[in-house]
Amino acid sequence: MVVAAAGLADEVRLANVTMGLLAERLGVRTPSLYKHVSSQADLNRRIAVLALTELGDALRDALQGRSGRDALAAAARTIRAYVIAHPGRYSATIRLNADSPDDPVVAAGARVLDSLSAVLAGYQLDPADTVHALRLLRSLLHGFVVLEAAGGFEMDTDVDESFEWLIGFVDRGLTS
Amino acid sequence: MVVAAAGLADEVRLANVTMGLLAERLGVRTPSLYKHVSSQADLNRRIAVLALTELGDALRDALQGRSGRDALAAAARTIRAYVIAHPGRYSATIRLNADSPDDPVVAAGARVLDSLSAVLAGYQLDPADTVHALRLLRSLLHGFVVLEAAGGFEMDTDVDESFEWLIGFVDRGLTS
DNA sequence: AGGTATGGCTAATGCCATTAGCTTAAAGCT
DNA sequence: AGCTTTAAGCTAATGGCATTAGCCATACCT
Repeated sequence: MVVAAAGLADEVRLANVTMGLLAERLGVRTPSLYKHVSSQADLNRRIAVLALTELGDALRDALQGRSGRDALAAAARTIRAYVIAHPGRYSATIRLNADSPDDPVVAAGARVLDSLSAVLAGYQLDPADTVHALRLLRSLLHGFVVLEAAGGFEMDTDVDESFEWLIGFVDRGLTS
Repeated sequence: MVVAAAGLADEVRLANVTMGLLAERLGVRTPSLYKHVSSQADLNRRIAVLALTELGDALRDALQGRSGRDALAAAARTIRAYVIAHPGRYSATIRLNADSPDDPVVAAGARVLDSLSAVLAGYQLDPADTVHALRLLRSLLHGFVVLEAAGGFEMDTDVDESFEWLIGFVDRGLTS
């Protein structure tokens, strides 16, 4: 069911995933959904866990046997491709407040972050800078894909080209 | 009224700005609001215009007489400070679909982008790379402030420090 | 057979955005 | 001054959506 909801979110935007619409998609009456999730917020959380898990898996696969710039490029492209393919799923991962420390989102999110850390391990960074670099990577990738998904890049310069340029920029910065 | 709505958004998060709550804040009945805005989407758009205008003004002020790294740092800090001070206003600027080309959001957004362009003008960039660099800056700053506002930086390394490190990173990359 | 989940259903509640139509007071015109 | 228009408020009503309560069947375990 979470998969159905996630698919629906990818199709119609997360904000338009209404309990009624999801129920219809599943051939079921709306209140029946509450036998599976406790609320819409809960549903969102589950979609987020699914998304972070899938993204984490994709990153692991993409980073197999790569390091340095190759790894950076692979990770960046993987994330961007995932968000383009699954915008609704990715949206669900934004604005999550994991109050409980054993929330599955925390674990799934940590796996994604671990992959980014692995990318950084391929560079000779001052250990004191690792967290900064991680935040740089996160911010940059998140910002880019979010802006792209929102249609924020209006100018007619090719967005793919910008993305590749950006990868090169970060690689050079981390190398020097 | 838009100012009241914006203030409310900063206090209770944009998602919780309901027409009823805003009406109560203004000492008025809910339907009366529709004499001033045509819908909640319209209200959001107006908050966004306010935010982008204020941010554009702040950027202009901050960039007076600065160039190069100074300008970059000033712009970055200005944006971050604005979002921290006005998270609700900033939220309103996300997910805007300006269907009409003469929408005020377009103009207000363009002013902000112009300031970022002005920052880049302080570096000797290959003209072909300017748009890429602009997108880098936007993505990075937007991503950072959004993640910070969402409480996304969990590790105990100081976030201010990361932000300054990030400014240095970009400056070095644009300089070299 | 008897008991317990599991998952579905109908009916009802309440919040929220939005619309229609009425009213009043200020503003402006003659 | 008198008339009109407009701005801004109000009540009442509608419809969408999330959520809860309480009922029923089926499958499974013993």
